[in-house]
Amino acid sequence: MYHAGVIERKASRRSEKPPDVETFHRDRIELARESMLDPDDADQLARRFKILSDAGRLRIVYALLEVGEMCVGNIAAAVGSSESATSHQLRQLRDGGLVRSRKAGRSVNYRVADTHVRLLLDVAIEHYLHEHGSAS
Amino acid sequence: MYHAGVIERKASRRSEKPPDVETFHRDRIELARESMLDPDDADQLARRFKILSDAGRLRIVYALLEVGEMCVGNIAAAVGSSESATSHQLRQLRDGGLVRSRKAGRSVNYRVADTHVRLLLDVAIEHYLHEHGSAS
DNA sequence: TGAATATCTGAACAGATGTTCATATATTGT
DNA sequence: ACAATATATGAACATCTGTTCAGATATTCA
Repeated sequence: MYHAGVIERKASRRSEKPPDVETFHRDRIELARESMLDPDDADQLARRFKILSDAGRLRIVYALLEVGEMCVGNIAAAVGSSESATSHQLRQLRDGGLVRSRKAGRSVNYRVADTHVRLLLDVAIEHYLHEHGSAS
Repeated sequence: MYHAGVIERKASRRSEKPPDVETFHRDRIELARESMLDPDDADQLARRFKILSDAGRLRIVYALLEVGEMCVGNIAAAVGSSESATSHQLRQLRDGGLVRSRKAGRSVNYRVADTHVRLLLDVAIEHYLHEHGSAS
């Protein structure tokens, strides 16, 4: 299961003790485990990212970032999708806390929830751009 | 299709011209469309977020951020998953440019690709924390 | 109240996703 | 070359996702 990694640390000279290599690997695994994101937090965080993992929803968020506030019909027209599909996606965005809604007459206006959303997208785009030019 | 939004701008008094309201909405939609993320870029960006939208992969990335570099077996042990599943997930992370690999003997060591990844996760966590306490 | 408008909702369907299992490939030591 | 180790791969499977479609709810206007 455990095997040699980057550091080629040799086992101790005394043959009675278990080899240091294994201890070393156990230690790294322990270190990783201690600071590990616990499953619940990992799920919560993953859920946030999942909401942004759809091109249609990203386009909705971008449209809202630009215009500020729009009703469902306009958002649908702007991104070029059906009003029903747009409504479904807006619900996910709202449940995920990425956008907020406000009723105005018979329409419902949506806006981006806070500045963290724009920041998150900016960082993601920057990472994406920097990836284009460096090789593994 | 287009309907009244936040601003309750009334139509012009002259009945021969089309109402301003519709023009207004057409303008917002145009504005949103012009700055719109084009479908290809939206797909690329969505793909990045999709890679981070799984709790298991997030835990892998966190383990690597802490330890720096680990081989597949150790990563699997740290996150508590099978080596096969971990290998599958590492491939996605690598294809997405989030981690890089380096062969060392018969094992393969993985590390986080660049500092943008940590930044992205930090921003996401901050957003997640700030969401806990504000209502819609 | 009735018609028109705007949005929401749920079921159903096709397509994508993550895991498991068996097996393949590659590397090291004997 | 052979056995052991470390990782990668592909098929199969169950589960999740996003869209469409039909219909429900809510609001405005006449």
